[in-house]
Amino acid sequence: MAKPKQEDVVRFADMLGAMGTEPRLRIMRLLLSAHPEGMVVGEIGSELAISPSTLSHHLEKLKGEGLVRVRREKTFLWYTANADALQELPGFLYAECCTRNKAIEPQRIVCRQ
Amino acid sequence: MAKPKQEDVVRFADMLGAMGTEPRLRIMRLLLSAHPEGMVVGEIGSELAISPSTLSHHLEKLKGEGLVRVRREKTFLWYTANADALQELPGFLYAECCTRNKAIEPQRIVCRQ
DNA sequence: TTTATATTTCTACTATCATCGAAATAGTTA
DNA sequence: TAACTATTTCGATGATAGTAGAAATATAAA
Repeated sequence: MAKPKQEDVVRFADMLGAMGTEPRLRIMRLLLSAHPEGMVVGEIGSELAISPSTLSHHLEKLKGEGLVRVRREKTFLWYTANADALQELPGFLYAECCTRNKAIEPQRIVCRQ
Repeated sequence: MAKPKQEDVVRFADMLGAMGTEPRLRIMRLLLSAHPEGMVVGEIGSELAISPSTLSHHLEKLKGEGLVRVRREKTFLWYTANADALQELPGFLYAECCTRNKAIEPQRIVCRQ
C-alpha cells in the first residue's frame, strides 16, 4: 500500500474520532439538518439537552478537527457543519482500496475510485 | 429533525469511534487495500508494527462494531473489511441533511439524497 | 503425543476523555 | 458606565481506552 502521509492518517483519525461519540455525532447531524445556515449554541444545547460547558467543549473539539465552523452575529455564535471536510473522508478511507492484490476485476462493491 | 433511533446513533458513533484512532484507521485502510481477500493477523502486525496483543485488541474492537469480519484458514485468521457497514455511514450522517429550514433550493454541496 | 506456530486472553498501568458547576469573558443594550 | 445575556474557560472527578508482557488457547505438523 502506498504510504499515506503520517499527518494525514492522524488528521483523519482525529476527525473520525471527533464524530465517534454519541453527543458529537448528534451535534453533527443536527448541524447538517440545519445546513447551511447552522445553529446558535443555545439552540443546539436545548435541542440536545447538553449543558453549556459540556456543549462548548464538544463544539471546540469539532472545530479543532475542522468539522464545524463558527461565525458571530451579535451576541450569538452560529455553528455550521463543514461540508468540504466531510466530503474528504470516504475518499481517504478508500484511497488505496483493492490495490494490494492486483485484482484483474476491480471490486465494485467497495472501490469507487 | 426526525429523531433517529437512539440505538442507531450510538451504533454509528461507535463505528466512527472505532476508526477514530491512528492504528485502527491504518488497519482499516490496509484491509481495504487488500480487499476482498483480506489479510492474516501476523501480516497486518508486521506491516504496521503493532504488537500481537495490541493488534488483537484493536481487531476485536473493529469486529465488535461490525467493521471487519474474520475467517479461519488452518492456523491463520483472515480479517477482511466489511464493505456493507462502511457504506452505511455517509447515508446515516446525511440522512436529515438540510431538512430543517425547508430550503426551497436544495443545497447541493452536501445533500445528496 | 509432542512440538511448533498463530492468535487471543489476562492483567496492570498510564493517559486521555466526557461531564459539569462555577467563574470569567465578550458583546449588546439601556 | 452598568446591567444583561450568550458562550467559553477553569478546575476537578470518574470513567474509559490504548499499550504491551506473560500466560493461555487453538490448530497443524511431526
